[in-house]
Amino acid sequence: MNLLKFYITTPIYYVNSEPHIGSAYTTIIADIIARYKRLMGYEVFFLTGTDEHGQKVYQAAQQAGKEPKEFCDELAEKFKSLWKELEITNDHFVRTTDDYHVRTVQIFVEKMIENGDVYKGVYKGWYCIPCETYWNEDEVIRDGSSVLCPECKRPVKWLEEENYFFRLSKYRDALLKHYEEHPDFVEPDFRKNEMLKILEGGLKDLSITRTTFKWGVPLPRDPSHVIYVWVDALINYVSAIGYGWDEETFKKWWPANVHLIGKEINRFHSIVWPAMLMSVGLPLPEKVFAHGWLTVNGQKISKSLGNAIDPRYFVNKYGNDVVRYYLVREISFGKDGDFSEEKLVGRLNSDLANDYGNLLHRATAMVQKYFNGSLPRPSEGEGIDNWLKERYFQTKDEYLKLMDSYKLTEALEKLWLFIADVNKYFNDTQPWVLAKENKMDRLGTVLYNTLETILKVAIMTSPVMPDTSEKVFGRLSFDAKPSLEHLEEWGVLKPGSAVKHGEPLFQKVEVQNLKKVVETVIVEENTITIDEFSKVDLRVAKVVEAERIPNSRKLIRLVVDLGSEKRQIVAGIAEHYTPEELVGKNIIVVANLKPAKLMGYESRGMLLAAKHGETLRLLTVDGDIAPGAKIS
RNA sequence: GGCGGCGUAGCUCAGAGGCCAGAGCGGGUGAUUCAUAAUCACCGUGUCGUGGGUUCGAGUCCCACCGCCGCCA
Repeated sequence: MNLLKFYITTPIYYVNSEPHIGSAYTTIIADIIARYKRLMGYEVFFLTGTDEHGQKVYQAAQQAGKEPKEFCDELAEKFKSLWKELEITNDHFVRTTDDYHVRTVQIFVEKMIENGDVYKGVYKGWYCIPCETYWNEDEVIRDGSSVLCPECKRPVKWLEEENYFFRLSKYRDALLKHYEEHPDFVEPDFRKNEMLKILEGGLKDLSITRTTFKWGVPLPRDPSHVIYVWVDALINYVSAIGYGWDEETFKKWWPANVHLIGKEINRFHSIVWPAMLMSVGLPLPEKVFAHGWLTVNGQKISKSLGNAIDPRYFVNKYGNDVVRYYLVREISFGKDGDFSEEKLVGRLNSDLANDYGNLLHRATAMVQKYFNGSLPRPSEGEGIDNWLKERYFQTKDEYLKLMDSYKLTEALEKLWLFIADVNKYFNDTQPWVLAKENKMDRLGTVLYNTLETILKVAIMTSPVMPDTSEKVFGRLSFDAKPSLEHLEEWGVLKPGSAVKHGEPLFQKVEVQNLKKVVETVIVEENTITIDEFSKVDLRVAKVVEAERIPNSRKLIRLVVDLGSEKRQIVAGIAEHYTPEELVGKNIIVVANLKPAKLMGYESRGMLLAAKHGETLRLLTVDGDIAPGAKIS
């Protein structure tokens, strides 16, 4: 195994919705770790991608009126382009619909079967037909004698389906042993403890195929079965690096050094995936790191809200580096945290603009003024210079140690304590007084030392703020590829090289100007956006036929003209309107409502009516307009 | 319901039996003027969630309770 290789992964993101700040967070953190390892001299493979199979994706595609593959192509593109905008340096982007992945999944699962870890059994559980979702006994809602779907609240059906099962239970002891021998296998430790509890409680075998839908990887020996999305998805970590199709590359990178994940998928990564690897005889990843969740301005990221908060909003406004710095610095890595624009601006103003940016600014200004923009040569140092150097080497050691153990927040904290010390050094040596007294030699030494420390800071922060570090390197005419060696030695900057004084690195933002913005970002839970509203396709429809549905007290079957087509709609208005009254009326219907069956009649749409007590009146338009006219 | 975690300064959090309980941010005062009104120094008695208990001594250990959260069922 090449000791200097580093393989890091993010989860592959499920494409039933667009990327939000949560997926961006995971990916940015992974990018920071990847960049850090490259800086340390590792050869890095950084993998991310999309998870595209499964019934939910299929449904989402249907709702969007698209073929699943076409739908996935579009969403995968959205993820790719967001990562590009965020300057994510992933080495590959895996999609579970990629051919090599599909083949690898089949090879992997076949191997599990060959090794005797899969058997045919009967899956028993509740199934919600409209939602196409399976629910466990503990998930369904019991309302008297009826059993309801927790999502749509409609009755669920008891289902017994023949499936293939993975003998997960068989690996309990081996997993426990692995946890014991590798105490850092799962981090943070409280997440590990949760996993240990599950293991100690015993494992149930896992159903790994489905027969109720087709959008997935078929099981080669029994193609009526499609492989369960989670099994399919987890295999991306080996398919992307060649398992089953490029053994050499695969051997180079596997096992992964870290799977970076969100806490909600810990069980799959820390129990199911390791067991699958054991089953096919592969070594386990070195570490699974489960980070926490973000709230945004104190609110949970729900699907609707999450989409409202596009990470691009903040990046466009403040720049990548500021957002990245904020995420690492403010949200203690591993725990839950809140993404608040106000706090981001606080960090930008105080840490970045005042402490860091201004330090560079004041130092380069003096080199410009007193040394004509040419870096002075330092001479023999004094006590305070040695103190500065000592503080630097101490900080560097702490920083490396913390970064190596994924304590990103603390690493930055230490770095900023050091920046405060550099400011103190600058203050205490009073270079402006030295200039007045014409002590140019001493002045040169102070400025050199200050800029040398800024270079170190720029190198150490380059994984987090790559663009800013590039700017600093430019100002200091440092054109080497930054590396660990540049951190280990003092005196990297070459006297005589050009020092450029320019615009401040970071522009401060007034907090007063922020209020409005924060308000626009917060979406009240009981309000909807214009986008959400526009999803509802409201149309004017002319009723062309109407009749009562036999044996129903309330229902009337209508045929309405929508301009481009005629449709059947079933409505519960028989107690308020007679069929004769209805024919010829221009009514308002929801044209893109999911079709439903009422008393055996399909209804493709819903008409709108106002109801008050016992009175019900249909909505109609003021005056005449063509059937099918869109309402907005 | 079971197991676990958390509750400490206005905010974010650190501290895990023992001198006056800490840091950063915000706020205040002073110094300074090279710099983006920036930097540096100084300034915090806060029921350490509540009530009991153990101990010479408890944010720090034990028990109960309240509130929030996580995992599992």
